[in-house]
Parts: sequence; C-alpha cells; structure tokens
Amino acid sequence: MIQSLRGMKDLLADESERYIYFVENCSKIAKNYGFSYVETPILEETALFKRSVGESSDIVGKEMYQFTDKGENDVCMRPEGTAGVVRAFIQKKYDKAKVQKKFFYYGPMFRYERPQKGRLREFHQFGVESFNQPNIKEDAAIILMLKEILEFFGIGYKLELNSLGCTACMPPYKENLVNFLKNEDEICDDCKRRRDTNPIRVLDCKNQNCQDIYAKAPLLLDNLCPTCKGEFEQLKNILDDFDVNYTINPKLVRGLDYYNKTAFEFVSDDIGAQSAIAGGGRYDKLVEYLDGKPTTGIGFAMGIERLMELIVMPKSKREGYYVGALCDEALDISFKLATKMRKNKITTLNYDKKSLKAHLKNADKQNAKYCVCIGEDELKKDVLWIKDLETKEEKSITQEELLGR
RNA sequence: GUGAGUGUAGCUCAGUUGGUUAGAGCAUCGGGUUGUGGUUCCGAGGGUCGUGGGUUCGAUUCCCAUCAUUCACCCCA
Repeated sequence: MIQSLRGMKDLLADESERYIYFVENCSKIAKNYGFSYVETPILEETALFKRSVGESSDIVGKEMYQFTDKGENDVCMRPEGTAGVVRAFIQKKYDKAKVQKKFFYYGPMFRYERPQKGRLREFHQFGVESFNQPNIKEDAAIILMLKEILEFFGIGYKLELNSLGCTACMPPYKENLVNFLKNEDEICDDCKRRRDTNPIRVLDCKNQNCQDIYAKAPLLLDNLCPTCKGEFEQLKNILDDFDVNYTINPKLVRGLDYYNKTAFEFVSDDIGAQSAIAGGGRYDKLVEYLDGKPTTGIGFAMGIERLMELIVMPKSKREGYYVGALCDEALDISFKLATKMRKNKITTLNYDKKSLKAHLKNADKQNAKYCVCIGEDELKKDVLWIKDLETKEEKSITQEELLGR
C-alpha cells in the first residue's frame, strides 16, 4: 500500500471542515482590518529564503525541501510565508510606488523535520504582512487582530513581547553580548556556534546551564535607543488600554533573522511541546535585503494545525434533503428529482430501493433535515412523501411544491 | 540528527505464562411480518496479530532486523 509521506497528512472529514472554518473566519477578520488575499507560489528560488530567513537559521540550514529542477534551477518548497509575499511585493514594484499594502495568506509550508505533536513536514499557516506602515500603532493593531482571531475561536493563549531594536541599537548591543560570551566557556556547543553566527539567539537556548549563565547577560531591552524605547513604551500603553495581557520576555528571539523592533509570540499550554501558536514582528530591513527600496514591514503567522485542535466548532445543525426510493419503479424518478433539487438544495440521493425504515435511518445518520421518499402510493397519486426529521412532521407534497421551497 | 514508546477487525483496544476454531465495544449490513429514524432486541460479514528472518515439535506471543507511527530533545508556527 502506498501511503502519504512521513509528516504529511491528508485533510478530510472533520479536519477539513475545521480547516475551512478556520481559514474563512480568519480571512473575514483580516479583511475587516484592511488586508487583502495574496497567494504566492509554493516553489521559490532557494536564494529567496537564504537571504530573508537567513542562512544561520535552522529552517534554511537544515530543514528545507531543496532540489535542482529540470532546468537546473536551485529551488525549494517554501518553509514559511513572509519571504514569498515580500518578493511579490517587490516584483510588483510596490516598493518603488511607496504604497501601503496589507496582505493575508494561507496555505501549506514545508520543513524537513522529525514529526511530532504539532510539527508536521507539510503544515499550514495563516499569516498577514503589512508594508510601508512604520507607525507603532500598526504593531498594536496587528496584535489586537491576532487576539481577536484567537478569541473568536475560543482559543486560550499567553502573549510574550519583546523589542529587538533597530540598526541604531542592535549592533552595539550585539558587540556587547559577544564580549560577554567570550568570557563564558561553560556554555553549550550550540551556543558557541551561535556566538559566531547569530549571537542573540543564545538567549533562547533551552539548556538550563546556559540560562543560568545568561541570567547575568546584558539585555537588549535595557540598551534600546531612545526611539525604540519610546515606541516600545507606546506599544505597551496601547495594549494596556485594550486590556491585552502580555508578559515582557527580554529573551524572546525569533528564529528568523529578518526581525527587528517589535517581536511577539502567542503560546498555548494545551497542545504539547510545540507550544507556539503564532509568532511575528517587524522586519523593516527585509525589503532592502531582497533588493527592494527601503520599506518597513510587519506581520505574523499562525500554525493552523496547532490551532485546529483548540478550535471550538459551532455544533452542526441538520441541513439538506435525503431522497430515497421504496420501490424499483421510483428509482429513476428519484434520480431525476434529486438532480433538479440540487440546483438550489443540498441533496443526497440513495440509489438503492430500501425500506422506509432504512431510508429514515440513513437520512438521520447523514444529518439531513428532511427525508423525501417515493413509493408505490406516491407514484399513484403523483406526490412525494416528506418528513422533517427535527419536528417529525410529515406530509405529501407535489414535486413542484418541493422544488419551489 | 538523538532518545524512548507503540504496531492484533474500518476505529478504540483486550488477549495468548509459546499450543489446535484470536475476542469485545463502536461502525457496517440484515432482521424483529402490512411503509416510520435518532434510544432497544436478535443476527451476519470482516483479521496471513506491521514486514522479513531466527529460536522451537509448534511463534500473533520470545530474540534480531526492518518499516511505519507516537511522544520528547532540538527547532519553530
């Protein structure tokens, strides 16, 4: 038997319904905030991710589905959504037009990792990106929108917040941190590697021994430039105004290299070790990294699979019609009837002659609201028997009456 | 990439201290005399006990390998 590849799952039945429900309602909320849908290709040039996400990140370093296509191009399946949207923004020359743009997207992402709870090789993200809106209020708006989405679905969360600074305050801080790390030989091998490639990521290390050492490390939050510091204060004030609960986590470092200033992460305690349900932040230099004109950006992405099991679905109601025949003569007639009904009604047809009892059972199981049956009696009088499965009311009506309902 | 756990019916799982026809619940299908569901009662079908090898008179059970899967590390959404 051929089965799906490791870490790749089919989406069907209950799950596909949840997926559609989730994506539709997220889209609705995003549109209210002025975002419009964008869809970018799943396959992109590998260089796009190397230059945006960063070669020092694990995502690019060891998790990409990368290969050479038949035209000898170095390509890969997108491991995240932001890079593609930024590329599209630049390609459309929106950077030169200096226009504000807000996009939302959703779809599959691919990372070659060892699967576990909440971590698939093909997974889905819903995300948004807002370009050319440097105002800190946009940061707040995006966090408020994310909060609204999670609350809509009844999902509990905790919000962690940090500022990663800008080109004015980050470089001196980084130097500061590297100097601190040089004197620490007890840190783990991973951290020693990070010290050279991407020093701020050591703060994120899960190793307890390292964390004990970093308790004394300098924090960027204490070394922000006046602008960043002021904006961060503003952001906190707005969130306080809107009763958003958050905790400041000065060691929150996003795993993608392009972030600066505002960085945030929504986490859940209810879904296992992979607890990050959404993450995002500002990336004011990314458009330039990808050869665009200076354009600020901010966005977030949510892991749909991680959220799916937390979603409280509205309970499904009975809907539609079930059509069945009670005698052989009615089989063709019921097929014609069902075909007409399907112009404007949800209709399931049973192709076999069955007892009334069997049809009612089927109709009930399929959660239909009405059960329509045709038997000898109905054929004689040229009518249909219909029963409302909720009210139990039943009557005979003509085809025209049914089709006109 | 590292570690641990699990593979028995469509699903959830029992079970065999190694022995002849491997069980249950749910699901499916049929029936409980005339055409009435979601709650009942009766019955039926469905398994080469993940795959390959080894030990043994005999393996679904013990051993090894392999594949799949789950969880955790790591990483991140």
